[in-house]
Amino acid sequence: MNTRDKIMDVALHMFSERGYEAVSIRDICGEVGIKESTLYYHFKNKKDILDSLIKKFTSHIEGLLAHVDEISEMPGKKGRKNEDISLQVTDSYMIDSYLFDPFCNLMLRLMMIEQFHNEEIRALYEKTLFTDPYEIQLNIFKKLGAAGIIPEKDVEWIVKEYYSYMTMLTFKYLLNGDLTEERKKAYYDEVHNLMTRRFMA
Amino acid sequence: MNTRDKIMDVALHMFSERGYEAVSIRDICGEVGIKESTLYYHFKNKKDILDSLIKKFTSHIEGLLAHVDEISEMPGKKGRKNEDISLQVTDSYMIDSYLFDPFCNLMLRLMMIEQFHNEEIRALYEKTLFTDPYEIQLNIFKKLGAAGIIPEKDVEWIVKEYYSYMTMLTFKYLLNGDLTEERKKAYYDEVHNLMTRRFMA
Amino acid sequence: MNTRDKIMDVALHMFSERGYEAVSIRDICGEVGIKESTLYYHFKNKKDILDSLIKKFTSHIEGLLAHVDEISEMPGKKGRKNEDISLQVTDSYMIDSYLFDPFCNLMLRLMMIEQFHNEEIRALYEKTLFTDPYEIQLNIFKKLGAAGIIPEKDVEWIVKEYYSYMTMLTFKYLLNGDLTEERKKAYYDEVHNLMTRRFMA
Amino acid sequence: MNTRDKIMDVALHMFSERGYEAVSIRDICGEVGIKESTLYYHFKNKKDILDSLIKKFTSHIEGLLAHVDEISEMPGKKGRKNEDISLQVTDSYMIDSYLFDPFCNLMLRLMMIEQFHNEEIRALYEKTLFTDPYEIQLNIFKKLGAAGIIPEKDVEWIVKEYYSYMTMLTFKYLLNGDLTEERKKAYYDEVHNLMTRRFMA
DNA sequence: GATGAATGAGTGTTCATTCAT
DNA sequence: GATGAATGAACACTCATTCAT
Repeated sequence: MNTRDKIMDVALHMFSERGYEAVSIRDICGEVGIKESTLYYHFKNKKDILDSLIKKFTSHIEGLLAHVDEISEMPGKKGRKNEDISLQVTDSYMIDSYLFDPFCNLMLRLMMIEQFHNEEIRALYEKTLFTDPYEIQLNIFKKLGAAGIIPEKDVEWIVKEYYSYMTMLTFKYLLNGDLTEERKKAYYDEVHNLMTRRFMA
Repeated sequence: MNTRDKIMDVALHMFSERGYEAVSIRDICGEVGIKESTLYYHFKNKKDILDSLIKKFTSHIEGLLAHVDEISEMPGKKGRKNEDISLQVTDSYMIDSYLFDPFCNLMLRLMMIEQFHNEEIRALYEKTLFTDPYEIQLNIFKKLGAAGIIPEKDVEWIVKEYYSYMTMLTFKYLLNGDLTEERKKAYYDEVHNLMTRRFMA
Repeated sequence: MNTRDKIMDVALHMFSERGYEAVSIRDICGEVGIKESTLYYHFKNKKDILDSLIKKFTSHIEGLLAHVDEISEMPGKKGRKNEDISLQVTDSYMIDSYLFDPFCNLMLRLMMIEQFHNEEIRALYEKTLFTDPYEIQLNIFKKLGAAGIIPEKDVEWIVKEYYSYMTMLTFKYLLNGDLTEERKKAYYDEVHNLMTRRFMA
Repeated sequence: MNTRDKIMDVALHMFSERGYEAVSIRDICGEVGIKESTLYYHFKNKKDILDSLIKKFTSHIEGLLAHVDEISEMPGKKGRKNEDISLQVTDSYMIDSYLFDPFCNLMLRLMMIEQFHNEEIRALYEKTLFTDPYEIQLNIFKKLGAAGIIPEKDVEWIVKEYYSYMTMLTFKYLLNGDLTEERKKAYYDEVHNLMTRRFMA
């Protein structure tokens, strides 16, 4: 990893734990192993580090959203089970590449901290944690409804229920304390639990 | 309001917006209208302000929990409708005196920010936002189950569903940006929506 | 002298020698014998020191101008010699209380340095070194003309000659290198020289 | 213009406006359009830029002085008017090639700023603004005296008067704020004014 | 000729805190 | 109860300079 990337990595870890303002340039440089003046060769100022992180995150998210669109547009193979699609998408999108992804998870924490006094971050926070996930899940369940796998009239509430549960779990297990393997497992178990009850029953 | 209370009030507003570390003694004193040296007559140091806020909050919460216990122990009057109890409790506990209460709401925001690097606060955060609410709701629905108002076997999932929904709404509307009247109304409407579907159908 | 005045005094000496930007807060504090943080109790920032110096200077100058007005309005006593008035005024105003005054002399040097990139200072510089002195001397010589001591038609050029000479001497002896006793004497001798030739011949 | 000359040009403009210390290598390189490290290919260090400027200036001045000597040694043609010589010399030396010359004018400003804390520069400043001009003019007027064009006994005071006037005008119009066309014209008009009165009357 | 990457020392300024009054 | 004056440590950031490429 080059110096610039190392700085961003260390900064994100620190920002997401203590907040942007509470982390000093000295803290970051000490951990990276460079002098403070060197950091200013790579970044215009402290804010520039944060901005670069946000830019990287939005690019990352755009990539994920594009990928999700792609998957969900694929014609379902015959005989596919209903939970198949949703699980697949949820797995790949929500969990592996997003909530469990170290970079994304830390960015969500950072946004959780900074959203209260930074409207730009707040908008991104609302989009990535509330708006986008709901949209994605609504799309999936609408298709399941159209395919006759679930009753069309139930779609609205099934989505709400599913979405609420996933959101609650995210805050409870993935955006609370360190992202330990225990918490990841607890999260995963509860998701599995929900799936089983909903679609296996 | 006396000076000490004014300091705590101003400090809470600032801490909950920008985080404990990012707020300076100068900031607080400037807003309160006293000199920095004066603050040290009322508080031992900066940390002491935060500690006092947490102490005040835990006392407040203890009072609420005691009150909730009291209400739920009350023998339900004959002829009462099922949703009556839950709505009443939810209203008084979750909403008016807790989530909508300015002091509590700001404390939750502060805890949301500080939990990532302060284990004591994290524990309190988990307790007040996840553990306690679940316990309370579980108690209520268990009683409804025992009373035959809802099927006992459904209690577990009804609680989970209800609790998830309330938790999601809390993060989406009450712990996101400023606590405006619009957001309070949006929250209330969605709660009402859920109630209607669940218990009126 | 209190701390604030000491800071201003030291700052002026340094600013007038090396220029505002080239003098550091550390330099000033080292000389005054205080910590840098203490300086910020007395001044908002570095610029505030400069502004305070300028304010003090303009007040000082206003006082001098008022005093000069007062003197020159006084009805000349009978039998007074022509050079009497001008010498007296020149002495008291231009020399003792202004050009030779340590504070004013250092301020002129500071203004000489800063005028090239600070329009506010440039205007003050032009006023105090060129405009005001000319006005004052014009007034004096007009009175001498009106009193028939010098030919009225010569007033314009006598003023110009006198004023040019004084201005040149100021830059040559008083705003060049250290203000040593030698340079003060050289200045004084040349002024005396001019007076003698002009009015004694 | 090659890079080295560009650096010197930019540096002079900046030094003469804000002073040597207040201008950074970054400032200069930014304006020239090179990286800071590149500057060190052309100059040993920051001081070296200043030294090179001073060297260039002293060479320039030596050339001018030699030229002035040459002109004034030329036997005056019969029938020449007295003001002819002085005007010609003043024009070519003092004005076009010196005071109005962009390089020289900026150097004078730089010297005006730096003289207070740099004895080498102070000596050069005194020489070029006070000593040399006086010598030159004294030579000219001496010749006019010897030629019987002006009374020999008046030479001393005519020189003093003329020299004072020119010096005052230089500081008032040419070393005060930007060297605009307005100020150049004002300077020129006043010089013409003096000439007319002195030698045309 | 020019640059990318680095650095130690220094810049102005803010920090939480103390203490005599 | 409150303040004026002070402080050492830390803050984000800029300085002139070096050196391998």
